[in-house]
Amino acid sequence: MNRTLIKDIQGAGEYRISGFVENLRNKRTMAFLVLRDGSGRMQVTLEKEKYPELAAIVDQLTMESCISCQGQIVENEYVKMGGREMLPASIEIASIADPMPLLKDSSIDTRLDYRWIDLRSEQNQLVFKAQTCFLGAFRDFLLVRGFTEIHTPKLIGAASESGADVFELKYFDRKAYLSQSPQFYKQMAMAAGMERIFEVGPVFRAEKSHTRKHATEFTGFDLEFSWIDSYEDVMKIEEELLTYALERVKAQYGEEIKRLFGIEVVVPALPFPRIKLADLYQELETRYGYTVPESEKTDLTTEAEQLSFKYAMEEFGHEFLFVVDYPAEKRAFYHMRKDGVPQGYDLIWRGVEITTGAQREHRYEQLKAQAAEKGLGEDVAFYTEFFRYGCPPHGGFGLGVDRMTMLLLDLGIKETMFLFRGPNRLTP
RNA sequence: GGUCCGGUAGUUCAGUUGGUUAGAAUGCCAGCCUGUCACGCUGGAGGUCGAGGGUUCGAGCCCCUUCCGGAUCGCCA
Repeated sequence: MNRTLIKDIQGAGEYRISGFVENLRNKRTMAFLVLRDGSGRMQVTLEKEKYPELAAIVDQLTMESCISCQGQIVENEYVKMGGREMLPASIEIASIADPMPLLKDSSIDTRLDYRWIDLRSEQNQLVFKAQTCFLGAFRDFLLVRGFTEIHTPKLIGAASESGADVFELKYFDRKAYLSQSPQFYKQMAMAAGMERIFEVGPVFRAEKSHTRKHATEFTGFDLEFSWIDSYEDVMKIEEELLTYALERVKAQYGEEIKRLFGIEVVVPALPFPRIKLADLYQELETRYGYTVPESEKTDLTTEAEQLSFKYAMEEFGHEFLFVVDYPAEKRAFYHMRKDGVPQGYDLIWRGVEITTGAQREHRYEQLKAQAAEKGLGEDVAFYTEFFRYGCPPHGGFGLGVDRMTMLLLDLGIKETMFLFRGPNRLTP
């Protein structure tokens, strides 16, 4: 008999279900076990004296063992969990589990040591279902608009942007690096006439950051498209993309997210509010008395990010905020500048930066000059070559997928990632 | 990398002023238990107190070094 997912069981009848033993109440004459599969839970009830051969099997079971049970599903008001139970005719053991090394409230570090067990919880399963839905919506949105998905190399011969914070590794008899961003290659796709591309892939950062939002390896969502008039076009597609995806996530998992995480999924209104960096600091000062030295107003401090959420909610009733007009010295050399102002933005969601985007400098001479200004002549020579043989105006953004999911569910990055990688964590 | 806090049974934690044999809960093992549902009851096993050094008659507790973690800042997505 074929296995049925617990959520697909319709009324009474004979079924076969398979999963983990979530709970075991093995008494003298009765045994109750709770079987959990990816879709739900079912109590399996056994009268031991009536079925001694099944009782012998149940006596071997331990918590979290894997079994299949076949038998009648019956309605029974005694059962608090769902009002129904299975009366098994057969029980097969697939795998006996050792005692669990974890408690539900074990520390995150211990849970990461045994991540494959930790991930069994309903909450953790939902993290990845919600993220899949999010990214699936991204894909659907972009495919309809003529975007092509690409996969750029993660093994690279030269440090991609600054030379700092990349992982170096042995590549036969020379050095290679792990890519810290697909930036240069997605721009190469523009020079290749691909016009509209996106990528979902790993990103590596050799930064010893110990915060709830940093990892040394994470998943980046990157997008780049040609023939734009301004970075406004980039912001526009991003806000539409996020709104579309959040609509889908809310429709599909809004209820479950509220039940398991206590978080309301909010579909944002269009367009997202925008503010210049200098104006934002002004607002934070007049509204909340928050002030930093002039020299630090070239970028958002963590506290300013958090306050910017408060500001966006109070002023616009919005969780997102585009911050524009950063000073050139704080932005990458490849951002296009107009009157010296970088044509780019950061997107802050719930007080955390999730995106940097910009119109890129596509003019060869101008790009070379801006690279030289940052002292990046030879390092980026292979990249500036992309712009010598014709390249349309273009722009795009990069978004941290894990960070996005983290903000959606109000978690730390360690709980959001399938397997976290940080300065002190390389296993399992 | 900076600052603050922490590391004690498998796990989550308590441990007084430095003083005899380091406790609880949960998990585990054994026994009991006729419908449990966080089942219940009785008993038992389980500890190099993160590691190394120091002070002291005596250190889980005080000091130094180091590793690991948490919070936070910087850097970023």
